[in-house]
Parts: sequence; C-alpha cells; structure tokens
Amino acid sequence: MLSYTEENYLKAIYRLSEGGVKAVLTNEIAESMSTKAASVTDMIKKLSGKNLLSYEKYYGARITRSGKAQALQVIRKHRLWETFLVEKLHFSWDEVHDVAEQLEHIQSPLLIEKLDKFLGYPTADPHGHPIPDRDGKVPNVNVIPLSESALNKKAVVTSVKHGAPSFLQYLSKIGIYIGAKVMILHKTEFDSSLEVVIDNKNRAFISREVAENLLIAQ
Amino acid sequence: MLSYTEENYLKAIYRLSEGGVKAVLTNEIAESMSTKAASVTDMIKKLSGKNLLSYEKYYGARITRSGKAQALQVIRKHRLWETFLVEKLHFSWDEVHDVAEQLEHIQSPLLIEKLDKFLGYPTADPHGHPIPDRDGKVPNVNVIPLSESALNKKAVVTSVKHGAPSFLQYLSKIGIYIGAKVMILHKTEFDSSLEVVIDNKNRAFISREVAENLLIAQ
DNA sequence: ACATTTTTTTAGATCAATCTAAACTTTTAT
DNA sequence: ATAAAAGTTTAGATTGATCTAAAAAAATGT
Repeated sequence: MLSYTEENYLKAIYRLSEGGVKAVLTNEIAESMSTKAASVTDMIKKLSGKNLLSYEKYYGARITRSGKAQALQVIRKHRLWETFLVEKLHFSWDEVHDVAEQLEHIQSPLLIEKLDKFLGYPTADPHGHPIPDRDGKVPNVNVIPLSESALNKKAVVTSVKHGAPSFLQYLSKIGIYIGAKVMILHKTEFDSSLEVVIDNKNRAFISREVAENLLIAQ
Repeated sequence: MLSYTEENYLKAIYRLSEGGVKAVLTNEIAESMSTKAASVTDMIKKLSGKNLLSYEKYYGARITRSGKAQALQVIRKHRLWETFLVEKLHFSWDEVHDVAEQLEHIQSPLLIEKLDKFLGYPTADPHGHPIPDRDGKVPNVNVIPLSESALNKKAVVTSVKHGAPSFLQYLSKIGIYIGAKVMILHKTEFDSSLEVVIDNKNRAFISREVAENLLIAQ
C-alpha cells in the first residue's frame, strides 16, 4: 500500500505526463509539488523500486502501467469526494480542492464503492473532469477550448483545464459554471479576447487566457 | 496544529482518563495504542510541551483543559463521520470504526460544519455515543448498564460501552440495536446472566459481560 | 526493611520524508 | 568545440515517530 506522499507524487507525475504519455523531468515534478529536486530524485527511485515508474538517470520518470492504474485510483477518489462536497455538502467549487486533497488518501475500497453509489455513479466531477471507474477506465469527453470555437456557435461549458480557486471565483462572478451555455459574439483579432453571451442572457468579455482554459462541447 | 499521531494519543488519553478526570499511566496508554512504553513517554513529553497534558515523571499524564478541548474535537469528528457512514452510506455499525479513524483526522473546520448540517445536527452516533458540539460541549445522556436494570422494567438500548466489531456483530445477530426495547424477564443469581425480551417479541439469554456493556435509558 | 518485581524513563538506533551543499551530467551559446 | 549555464544526483544532516536494551524509580511480598 502506498503512503500519502507516494500517492501524491504518483498523481502529480500522472498529470504532468499527460496521462502517462510523456516522460517527466525532475524539476517539473519538484516545481509542481513545491519541493526540491533532491527530494524528487529520492522518491522517483522509491517508486521505481515498486515498479510504478521507470527511471533513467538525468532523463526523467515515465509512469508504468501499474503506476497509471494507481494514479487513476487516487484521481477517482479525489473527484468522487469533490462531487460529494459540492453536491451534498454544498461547497462552492473553489472551496473543494484542499479538502479533497486530504480525503483522496483515505484507504477503504468499501467506502469508495459506497460513496460512488450514494452519488449515483457520476461520470464527471464539479469541474467537469471525468471520474475514472472502479477499473480505472476514464469516460472520454470530447472537448475543445472555447478559444477554438467558431463565432455564433452554441456551446456548453463542460470543464476547466486548470481549476485554481481564483480562476473559479472569477468564472462564478461573470456567471460561468459547468453546464452554462456560451456563444462567441465577437473576436478581437488584436489580443484574441472574446465577447460572449452566457445562457442567452448576459454578455461578458473574456481574455484569451480564460478562453483557453474553458473547455466546451458543441 | 496537531499531527495525526498527536491527535490519536490525545484521544486515547482522554478516553482512558474518563474524560480528563483521572491521571493515566504510561503502560495503559501503550497497551491501548498497541505501542511501547518508550514511545509513549516521548509523546507525553511532546504533548506536555504543547500544554495539552501535564506530566510528572513516573506518575503519569493528566489531560489539561486545552488538551480536553482538542480531544473532544477529534471525538466530534469521529462520531459525525460514523453517523455519515451509517446513515448516508449504509455501512453496518461494525464496519465504520476503522474508516472513521482515518476520516477524523481530516483538517477542515468548514467540512465539519457542513457535514454536521447535512446530518441534521445529530446528538449521538450510531453506537449511541454523544456527539460533542462545535464548542466541545457533550450532550449528557443519563444511562445505566442493562445489568443494573430492574426485572420487568421496560428500557431502550441507547449505547454500547465498548464497540468492538465482534461485539456489535453479536448484538446484531441476537436482534439488539440502538433503539431496541429490552426488558429483563429473569436473572440467574449464579452467573448474573439474564433472560431478556427484545422489542416485545424475541427472547434471548445474555451473559453478565454483555449486560454490563449494554447501556440503557428507562 | 530490603530484595525482587514491575513500571517508567533514558540512550541510542532505525525509517520515511525532507532539506542544503557539493558533485556530476547535459544543454546551450558563442 | 568548449566554457558557462542549467538541470540532476549524491552525500550528509534533520525531524517525527518508532523501536530495543539498559538504567532508574516505584511498588510489592515476605
């Protein structure tokens, strides 16, 4: 069984490797975990010893099949807990992350099964991110960033790429949430900012950065 | 903020001291936590340094006012989580303890407030133990062990003294649960075992040990 | 009362996770 | 091509939690 710390490293590496596709550099991991490269090297060795990563000195870490499976279980737990916090306890979506970071490490397969059932077997968390199933299978969601959508084409916000609390608060403020209907009315060539209409009612101007982080389905 | 381990020691000491009344010996703590006396001595010193215990060498540990307050917060969290597990996730009452042991260490006052609300501000957990409120106040429950009840007097099971899973399973099997109505039909002088009727229907013979661990209100 | 037993504490070791500083690779720029 | 810069690993230290073994204090029995 993995320690709290090992689970966190594995999850971070899974994320940085974009689902196990690329190798990840020591410094990337160190930065993403706010720790030092030396600590990362130690942990990479440890996780390699457990066959969760493959490791070649000075090259970086690559997640293995079983590492990926374990990472997906942690992500599954994280997203189920976020769903619980928002839907049942009425947390706002920018308050859930830190608590879910702790809850995801609770060890009890029975608990997760029962929680999943209690929530009605959800397939996406409050940020729109897919929830891997018991076997680690990720429901595939076909989405594009709002920045790549066409003018006057109706779309539904399905998720956000990066869920920093400040970003989520900003979205709330301008009336954007998962499930909101958005349509681009105008694109400014100069800075790629957009004017959009939300839920056929309110208009808002959003920057290129925001548009690239908002994922939509059409 | 206390570590996972410090919280566990504090909780154990609170229990062993019967709510902060008595001093507790090193070996008692060691046994109750399945650890060694040497480790206990170290931890007692640490917690004394934080003014959660008062400590005199070779005499034992006494919990302080602020130690009691912290212990009660951990107990509050534990019992709220047990209530959640049984009432919302439909765990059976003998399955909840180990999971609640983990959940009680999650650090988030907001989470506990929201969980409390979600559960409807319960005052007792599934074992009938009182849940301290936000300020550490424990609702007082006036109960006696079934072994001290009179013959032919109706009573309601309100809690169990010690909730070992095997004991709880045994109670389930003979049809006893929190809220069950019990009445003593006959006492055997020889071994103090009892014949009882449960919910005005089924009869059962229970030993003195069991009767001492079953708490009732009349 | 005092020798024996029990309990508790201290001393010193280990393990996981972390760090800093130094050494070592790899990459980059001229 | 090679010197400088950037990135990575190693060596050695630290902290928290734990242990064993030895020393010290308290309790017990005759």
